[in-house]
Amino acid sequence: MAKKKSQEEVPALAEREREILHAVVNSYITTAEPVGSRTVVKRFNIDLSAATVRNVMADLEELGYLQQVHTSSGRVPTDRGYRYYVSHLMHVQELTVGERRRIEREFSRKLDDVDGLLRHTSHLLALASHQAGIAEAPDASQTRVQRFELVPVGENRLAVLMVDNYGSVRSMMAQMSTPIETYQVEQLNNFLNQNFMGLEVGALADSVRIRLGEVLGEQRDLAQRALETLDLMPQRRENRLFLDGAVQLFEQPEFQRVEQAREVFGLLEEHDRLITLLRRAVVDGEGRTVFISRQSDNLGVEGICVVASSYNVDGKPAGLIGVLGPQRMPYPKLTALVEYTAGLVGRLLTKLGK
Amino acid sequence: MAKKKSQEEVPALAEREREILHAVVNSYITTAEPVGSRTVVKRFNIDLSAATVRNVMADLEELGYLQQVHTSSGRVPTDRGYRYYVSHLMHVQELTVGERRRIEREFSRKLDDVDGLLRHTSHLLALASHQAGIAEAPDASQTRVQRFELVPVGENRLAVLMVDNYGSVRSMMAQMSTPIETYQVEQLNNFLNQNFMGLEVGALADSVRIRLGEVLGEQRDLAQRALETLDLMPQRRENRLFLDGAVQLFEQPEFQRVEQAREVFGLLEEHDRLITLLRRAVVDGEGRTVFISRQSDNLGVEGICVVASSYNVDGKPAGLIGVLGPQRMPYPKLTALVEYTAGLVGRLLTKLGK
DNA sequence: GTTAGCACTCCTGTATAATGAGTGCTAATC
DNA sequence: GATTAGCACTCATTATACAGGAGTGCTAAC
Repeated sequence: MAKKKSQEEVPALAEREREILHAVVNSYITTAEPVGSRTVVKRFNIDLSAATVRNVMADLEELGYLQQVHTSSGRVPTDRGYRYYVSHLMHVQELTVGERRRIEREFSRKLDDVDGLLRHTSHLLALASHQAGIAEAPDASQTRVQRFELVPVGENRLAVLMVDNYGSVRSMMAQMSTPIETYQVEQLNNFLNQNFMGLEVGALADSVRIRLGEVLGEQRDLAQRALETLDLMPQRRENRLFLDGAVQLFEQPEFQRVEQAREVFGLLEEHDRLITLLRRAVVDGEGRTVFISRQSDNLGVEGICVVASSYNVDGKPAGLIGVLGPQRMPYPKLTALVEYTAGLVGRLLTKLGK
Repeated sequence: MAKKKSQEEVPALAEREREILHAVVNSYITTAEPVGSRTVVKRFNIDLSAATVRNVMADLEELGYLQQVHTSSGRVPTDRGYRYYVSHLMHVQELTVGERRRIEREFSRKLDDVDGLLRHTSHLLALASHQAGIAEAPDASQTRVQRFELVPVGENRLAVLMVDNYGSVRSMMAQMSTPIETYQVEQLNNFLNQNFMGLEVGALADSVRIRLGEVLGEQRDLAQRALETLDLMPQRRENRLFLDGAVQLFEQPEFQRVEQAREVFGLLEEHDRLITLLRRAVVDGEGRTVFISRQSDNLGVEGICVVASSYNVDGKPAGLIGVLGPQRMPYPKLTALVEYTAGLVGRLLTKLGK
């Protein structure tokens, strides 16, 4: 509600306009029905006549905040209307003590491994929001190498395992052109652990390239393979993204049209695109909880929106969690939910990462 | 077409009835429209009048193979009709040489790791069938322990890694009540590898229980944890099921109803139920490619069907692959596709598993 | 500047009729 | 006796018309 200067070049809205825009968005968010002037005065006991409200709404339409689905229907927020609402009008609705307690309790038994924690996070977000819940694994730049293990498998294949500081495992197979001697494997294994333990996973590829000269002499083949392998290692996390509760989206009226549902599920299947979307959402804002709905940003899928927040590990942003649903979402509640959960996840992960 | 005795107590159908049932199912499978008598004589140039066909169709309805969606509509196969079609009428439509080549080529570069192979399998099945593609990881009974690695993480947590004979990794965290000494870890690690290498993963839990007495003396806590951990290990495979192409189901007319789509996607989200379904499908049949559509077997989701086949590793059935879609599927083609792919996957996995 | 009033728009729902695909039945035909 | 042509009938689908209602824009009065 504070009258802060907006960062976009937005024509300043009069208090009454703001109030009515607020009412329209609120109403639409709960009912999913176009809202008319009468509804506004009744449901939000505004001390004006319907006719006046009509005039204001006509102004808001001209300014691009509202939109009529057809002449003589009620109005619906536009993209821009939503953005204004989220950044200038809505009050984040703090979670109640009970809700916080419940969330914390839900997390209390999930302290073991990162994947479980994140899987659980997405599940919880989905459950609490009735939207699709998303949780991303900590970024490679916030993850360190704990240990390498090389395990020969079969004739001439080598399983390369890497445990990170959270205890998560990345693994991949390296196909060798010739069988490998045990002593060679041990030597390389030691080399890797001595040189790269504690190193940021994201920086691994470059570091390997630099230090590899040291073993290149005798064991050209092995070293070469190792290089190729470790280059790819950072992306070899089994599950980079955890997703839950997508089915719930079918309940939302905006996804009753099969076409729309199809697009959304198509997006949810492609984790790479989904990550891009999340990232874009957070880059957009000040780093904390943000949301996205600019048409151009939706990667081709219209009518969806993401409420996301980055969680911090050791004080630095390490990954994203959030929910995805229709543009018409209960932002005040969801924002609080996502932020609070992000805080919690951050603390837990910080603890897990030593 | 062979007149083999059916295993169910099916009233024997006369040749003409069989022919017409065949035509009806075929037509319905391609058009998704109820098929009338005229359509049958026209599209399948049967040398009978529409009226005669009508009579036969009425008989087939009475016998429970066909069904009218309403009086005076065309007929649609029933559950039973589909089953009869699949087991007695359809001719498996062999893949063309070109199709086989393409599939083999698709697999030629994916020889490294099991997960990649299976992921690719589900992708390929989805692509070729226009349905959802499914691939299950090799069963624990067909998988052997290759190596254990224990990696301390943080203060008092222990990452337990297990590489199997395919090079796949299972991992989990064990939370210790007190910090662990390095020598203890090494000792346990050696113990595990010396005793359990080569053991069937499925039999791990029992074996561990028996031999654990040997180290129980000094290191009660560690041993106890190990037991609990290894008990769970077989199920700790990151991805037990690979799924792809579910979005394509939206194209099928039977999933235009959001209710139906919702149910299917609900099922696809729950991998456990999905595995049950696949298993049931294969238990139903003679072990090779089978399909399922008995209403009672669908786990509550009506109108879906699975074409699945188990792949063999070292001659023994090790896992399932298949496609899931509406009952109205091009079985002759899909059966061939799934069987051929299963054969291929089996050979590749046999090679991978040493 | 605000509001009451009114004509107008357009979605929604219901009723009615026309269309057409497909059936079941009967009588004629092979 | 099996097959078929013919015909009346059923029922989903589509089009059309019409009434009702929510909501608007505009104007004139407050």
